[in-house]
Amino acid sequence: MPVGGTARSATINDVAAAAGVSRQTVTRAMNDMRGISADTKQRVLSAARSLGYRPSRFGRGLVKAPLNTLGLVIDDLANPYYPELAAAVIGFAAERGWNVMLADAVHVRDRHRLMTDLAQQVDAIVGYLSLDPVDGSGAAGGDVVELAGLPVVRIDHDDAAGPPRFGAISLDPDAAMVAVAAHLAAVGVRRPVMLDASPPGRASGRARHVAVSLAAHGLACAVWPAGDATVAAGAEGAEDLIAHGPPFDAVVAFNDAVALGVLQTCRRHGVDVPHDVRVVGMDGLSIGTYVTPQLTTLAIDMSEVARHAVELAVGMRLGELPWSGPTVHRRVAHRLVVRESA
Amino acid sequence: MPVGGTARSATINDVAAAAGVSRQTVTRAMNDMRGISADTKQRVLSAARSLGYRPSRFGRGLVKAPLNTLGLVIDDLANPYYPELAAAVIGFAAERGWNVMLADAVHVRDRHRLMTDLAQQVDAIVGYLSLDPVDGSGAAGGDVVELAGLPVVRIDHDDAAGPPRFGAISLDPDAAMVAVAAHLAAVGVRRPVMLDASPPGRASGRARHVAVSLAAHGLACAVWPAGDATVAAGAEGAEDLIAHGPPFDAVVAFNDAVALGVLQTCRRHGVDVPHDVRVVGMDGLSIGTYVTPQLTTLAIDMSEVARHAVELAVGMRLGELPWSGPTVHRRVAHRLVVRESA
DNA sequence: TTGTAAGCGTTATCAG
DNA sequence: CTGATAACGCTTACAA
Repeated sequence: MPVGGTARSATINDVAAAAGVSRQTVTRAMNDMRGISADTKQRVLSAARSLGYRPSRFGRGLVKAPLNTLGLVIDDLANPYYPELAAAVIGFAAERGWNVMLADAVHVRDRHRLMTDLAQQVDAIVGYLSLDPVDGSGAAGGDVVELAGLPVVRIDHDDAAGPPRFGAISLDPDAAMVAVAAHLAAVGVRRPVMLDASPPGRASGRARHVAVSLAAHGLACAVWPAGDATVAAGAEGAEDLIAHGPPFDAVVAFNDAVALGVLQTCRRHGVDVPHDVRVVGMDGLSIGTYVTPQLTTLAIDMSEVARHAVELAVGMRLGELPWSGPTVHRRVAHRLVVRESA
Repeated sequence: MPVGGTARSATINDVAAAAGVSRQTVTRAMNDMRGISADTKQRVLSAARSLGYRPSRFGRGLVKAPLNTLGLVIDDLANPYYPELAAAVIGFAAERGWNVMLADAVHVRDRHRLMTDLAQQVDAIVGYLSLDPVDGSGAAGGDVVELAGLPVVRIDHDDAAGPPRFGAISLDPDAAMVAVAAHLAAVGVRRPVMLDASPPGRASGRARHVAVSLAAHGLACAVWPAGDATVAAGAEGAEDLIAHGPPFDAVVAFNDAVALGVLQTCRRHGVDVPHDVRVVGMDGLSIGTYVTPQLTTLAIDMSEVARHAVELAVGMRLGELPWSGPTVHRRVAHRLVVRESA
């Protein structure tokens, strides 16, 4: 067990020299290959050990079929949405013999650099991408090549932004929105509020969808801003809503995390859910079944999302799928899951 | 955007040939280096693009200072404990410019292979290790070298198993156990039960600790088995406990996930927590603050754990720290966090 | 059983 | 501005 600060780590040559054999013999010993005497093998192995030698993955990768690595970009592992996604992605990737390198963009100052770094280490990138892959016209600036040549699959692509120029999974809440609006109307909700995770004044697409669906039932839906899509923001947003907002008898939250925050605040204020206020989340996270009352939500099938994402990324990498176009654009629909909170 | 199944992906040589220049010129174009005319650069870049060329990370890694990668081994991302750990590890790793490759062992049949694969892709391994790193005496079988030469830091090392032969973080619940026993005794608990995550008949170390601490207050603590350390197992275990177990007025759960399951079951049976039954978890996960009642727990400072783990792994890799011994054995203590459930 | 030679894809160095 | 040459660490032929 080497201790000192060895400037350069030992190479196969060092081991060969130390053991008085050729590099080839070292390879044979290290990889349990045949064609080497037990004696030499021991000598080599012990030389390797005392030198702290480890085969370089780069040297090896250059020669052998490389193990594929998938880069998964997410926004914040502390948001329960992403672990569920990551777990599913890792599972499907493992099925195909791919490893997963996880990049959490939450506290990253230089997101551009994060992507560039990741792009150099992986064979395909999947996840919540804010950066666009470089376009075909590399002409203009001396802009980094970054994602060029890398299969990219964007999860939660916004169809309103036009067709994706890469692989994409679109999440489609429309049908579920219609269903939840009908549900809320049916149970007698009169003054619904959308607690949106967005800067004040700029309603998210989700918020607009909710408002439209509710309008179809003659319900006007106020949109109230919460800082971001976290439990804490949801709790604060609900506090603010109670203090300064319009009266309401239902809250449709931007996502389950925000809804959890709403539940916390309601409890703190003695507001009974669902009797006084109905609460609906979005995502369908398992955490929603752990709380009281259990969270009614617009659920997305995370396993389905992950399956598509891995399938596309791997297919693109293997040259079996094009790198853009309708073939690599999948859609996963939300569905209303009525539990206790609404 | 290449579509067809290119058998072999383009190399720098292909691009050089296609553009009618030398490899060096290709390098200059790809890396935005100076010493190349704008004209040539464009020609090279467009050749690269049309060939779908991407520099090999292996060829590059062989030559440049490699980006370091940390392997993080966890048991199940669906268990809320691990995302919190992973988030913290990724954060600290990022601070030092390390990437993190995440290996979830949950549904892996061949765990040995998982480790071997991972070991070949990373520069250090951290996490929940069930496999022992190969010992110094590589003598015996033709056993794989696997972890040999790799810095390894085991999280949650069981001190009872003797001093670790690698880096280790020991989690030390002793003081918190004493505190929780005192707390339960003080609030009048008479018949506590430990809901253990272990096969029937084999109590975990945690269970024994709990029993001993409680005994100091004259309280006999039954140990009841739950399948594993998940919410579902906790819920089922509690069902079973209610149906077939001894009467009880407090449940100390193996961890927060199990405790969440207990809370679910209590609610389902109309058992009031904490009035009828006190519930205590272990881990201090943030999810414990989202539920009703908020979970009293023996919390571990995950950030502290992650900080130590990354610090040790990086230090060992850099040769600044030994690969075993007391220097690389850290201890993090639990502390009792009294919230609402007990 | 062992060693020699060649090549994997990239970049640094040094000439031109 | 451009290109030849060497080197990085490893493995797969093939030869001894």
